[in-house]
Amino acid sequence: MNFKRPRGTADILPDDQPYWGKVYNTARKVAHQFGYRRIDTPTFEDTNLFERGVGNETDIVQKEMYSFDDHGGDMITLRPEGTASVCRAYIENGMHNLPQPVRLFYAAAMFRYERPQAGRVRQFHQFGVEAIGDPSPEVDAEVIELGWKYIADLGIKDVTLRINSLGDAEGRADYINDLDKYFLGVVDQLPKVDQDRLKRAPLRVLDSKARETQALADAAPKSVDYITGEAKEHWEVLLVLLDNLKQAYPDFSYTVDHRLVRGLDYYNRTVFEFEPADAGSQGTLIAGGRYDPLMGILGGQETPGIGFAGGLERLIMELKKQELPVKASKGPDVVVVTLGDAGSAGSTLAAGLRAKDISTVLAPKRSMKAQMRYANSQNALNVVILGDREVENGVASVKSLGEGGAQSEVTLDAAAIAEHVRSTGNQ
RNA sequence: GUGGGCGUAGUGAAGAGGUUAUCACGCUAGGUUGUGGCCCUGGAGACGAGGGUUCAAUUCCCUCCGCUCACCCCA
Repeated sequence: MNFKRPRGTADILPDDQPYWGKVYNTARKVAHQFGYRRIDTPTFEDTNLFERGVGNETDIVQKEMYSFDDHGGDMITLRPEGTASVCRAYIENGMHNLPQPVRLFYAAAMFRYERPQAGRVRQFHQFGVEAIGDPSPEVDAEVIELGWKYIADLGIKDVTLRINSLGDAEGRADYINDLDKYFLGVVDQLPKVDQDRLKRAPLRVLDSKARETQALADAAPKSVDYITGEAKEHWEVLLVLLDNLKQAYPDFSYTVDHRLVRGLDYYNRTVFEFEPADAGSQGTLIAGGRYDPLMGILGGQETPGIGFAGGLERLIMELKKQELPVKASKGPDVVVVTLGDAGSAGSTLAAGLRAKDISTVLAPKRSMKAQMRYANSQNALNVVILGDREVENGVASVKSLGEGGAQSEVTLDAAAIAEHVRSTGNQ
């Protein structure tokens, strides 16, 4: 019987960890720079949370959730996204009593039952931020800036930022109505996928991948022409704020894309997406938007919110594609090589070195040559050789594995050897 | 759910209807007595599964399974 990992999951092996360290560390650092504090929510939640929060009609809820009956008879779902959980936690923990807005971030695994392909797997990881409790466009600009800086700090180049406004519920009905009318007028020019889409979700025809549709979509009614009142003012201020970002970030740029829509039901007003220039078909690195209706939908007080989620697998794919350097993982400071009867002395010495905070690995009991090769393969900085000769004389031979390979004898004492290793800079 | 491509050691590749299935990297053992990297020699390790065609199938055909890319959808 051969076990295999479940479809759409990955083993993240040691050689890949430097990439993961980079996306996590950069996320933490940037989030902190913007005053966002970490939140961790459970990996699974009440199924209803996602049905209501994400939207019953969405594909995520319709066919992509990992749901199951737990032993107590409750319906449980592995989270397919992070925002609903964070909002649940906000409500449940009474965070509306904190100074607003509350700035939160998370980095965690998400689960969706989908056919895997490039840039899409069933267990994936997202870095997400949420700013809850402030309706003003300054917060929209801040979240977008955060996404921009995250990508910039990762070193990823040639990313385009697209934004759009979906407006509020009132104007949206009119807009969708007109949009529907428009596409119906040219329905015979639409490919079949988009004819079907038009029936299901007229908005989604806008971001169709079909070339024929794209030309038609460019000429379609634009949602920004339908937004009015506060939503309109919000949008106009946001554009000014974004323009002003260029003062701090000379490279900053964005394009208003009337075809940009988002798949989740809870978005309103601002939506945005970061995408690499040479995007594959599942290339979106970060996507987000404002979700003012969500808190109410989840049964809390009406509370505005905005956030984004970034796909870590996709970010890492881009790091690799652009051949950006990551820190190689370091080898141990010391590999202890033993000969003859010195085996147990080597084990004791290794423990002594670790106790002194010297990272130390015991070479496997083989020939000396094999042990030296092993030390080299581990990228060790030093080997400490313990043979009968050394034990007799109460010393250890400490050899640097660098270019020179300097070797000296040091008193057989963990503290003394630790000191020697430290002082020669080979730590 | 739909469609395309692909399944040969741990990894990446080569291969032919017919003796021991090839190569590289990796792993492992050696190459002077107690010293790594480079080099040399040896060793272990593979035809996804099941049917069919054939004297003979890892090779041809079918089914299944898996991987992969794309659609759908999305981070």
